[in-house]
Amino acid sequence: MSNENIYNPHVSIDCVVFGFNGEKLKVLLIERTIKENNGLYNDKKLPGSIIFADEDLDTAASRVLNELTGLKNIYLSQFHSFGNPKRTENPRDILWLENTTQLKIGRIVTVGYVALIKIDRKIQFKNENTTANWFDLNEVLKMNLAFDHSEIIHKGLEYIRHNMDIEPHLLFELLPRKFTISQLRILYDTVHQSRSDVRNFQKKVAQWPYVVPLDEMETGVSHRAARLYKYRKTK
Amino acid sequence: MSNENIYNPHVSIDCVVFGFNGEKLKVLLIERTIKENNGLYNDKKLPGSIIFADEDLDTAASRVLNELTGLKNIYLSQFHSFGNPKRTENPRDILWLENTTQLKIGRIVTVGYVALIKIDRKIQFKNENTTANWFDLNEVLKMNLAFDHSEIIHKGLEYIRHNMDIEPHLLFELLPRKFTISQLRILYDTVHQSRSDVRNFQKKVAQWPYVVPLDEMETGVSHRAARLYKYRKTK
DNA sequence: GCAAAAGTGTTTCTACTACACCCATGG
DNA sequence: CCATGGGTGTAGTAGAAACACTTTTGC
Repeated sequence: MSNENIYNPHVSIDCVVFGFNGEKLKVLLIERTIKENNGLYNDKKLPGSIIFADEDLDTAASRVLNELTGLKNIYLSQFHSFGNPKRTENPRDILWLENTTQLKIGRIVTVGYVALIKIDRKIQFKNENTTANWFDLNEVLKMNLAFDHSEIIHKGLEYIRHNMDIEPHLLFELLPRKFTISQLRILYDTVHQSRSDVRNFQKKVAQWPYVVPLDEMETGVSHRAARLYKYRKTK
Repeated sequence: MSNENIYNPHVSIDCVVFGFNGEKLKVLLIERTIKENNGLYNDKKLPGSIIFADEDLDTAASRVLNELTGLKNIYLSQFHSFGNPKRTENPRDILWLENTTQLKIGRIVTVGYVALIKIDRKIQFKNENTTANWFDLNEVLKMNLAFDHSEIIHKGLEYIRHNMDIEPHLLFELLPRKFTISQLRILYDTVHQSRSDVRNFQKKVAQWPYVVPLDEMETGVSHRAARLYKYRKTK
């Protein structure tokens, strides 16, 4: 028996959604407005949700992303859980939770997921009263976010850096379907906090069998056009 | 206000405790006996506990290990959370939980931790009605354990393999305080599923500044005695 | 003296680094 | 014709892999 509409108010998931605009890493955040005695308070939070009573964690994370963006088949990976009892202790956060869920909320343990999205996929907000936007990762790391979401983003970033190091395939989740080597290199260097040599990087990529050249060039640039490449899965 | 004796029956932690006997990886499991209509049923489970209402996840994991072994300062690392609603669906598991906790249990999300213990540390079982034993990892992987504990061990193993790959310091959590290069190599190869060349391994270790030779040799072996080494932390 | 594991060097191969110039295109 | 980024090769270095024999000890 499935109780799809009954929430479990003890466990939530939060998604750190990364994008790449060709230059910098971006994070998707939700605008939050709280009515307080003396007016409105605005800040930002990660996309997330408490889980349904009968819902798996991975499913909850997919659901949140689908509700937010309309997209399916997004790369998603669980990376860490956060259970400090103080994480839901800020009165502003408690108020917001109880208003949003209409439930009496105690302590919540949250499970962190990282998602990777091609930023050029057109995102359709299904939910009218949610505003989400991409922010520069570097800006976000300085912001004061809801709950412990700053900490979650830090850990998520660490996780994804580490993982892309050993699994280069993940880079292509962030690049457009057709990309130039230079875009790939800038992303690679952003993630690895490195500055690769252009020639050495070309050589490296040349031996990645899953990066295949197309018979197509970049257009609309005021300099020599770069060749486009695509990613092809190899098992 | 701290409610140290109130359980939160929605979230638990489970510890995959690894040891190394000089030859094989071992896992610490708890014997479990369940009274059923037609007699007693015996199986094994991971050390774990539901968390206290006001307790951090890491703290709960330390508590469980301390209650079980009497040891403090054990290497502990969170690796994955398991929330499939079906994981607490087996009537045998539900019965055991409700008998053990005296609480009405619904669904439980569990947070998996890996712990590394020097197997020669003498373990003091504080709790009289708990029996814990070391089992060969390979045997354990074939056993039918309580809940989803087999899956948890698989993931924990994967995690620790991966982590020791990039952080060789962790190897020394499993070795005795004084060890031979050959013990180190066997552990290394067990973890990495490799077969290192003896000479190349000696060279590799020689450039690890944190492995320092002692003026002491192995005793009681019926062949040439090997030099003993110790691990020294480097920041 | 034999069984069993300890300990020791050299060569090869591979992967990564450093480094500078000509090319194509748009304006 | 100039500004902008695209694209290419070679030489050096450092780390990993392959490979066999002598040493020490207990029995």
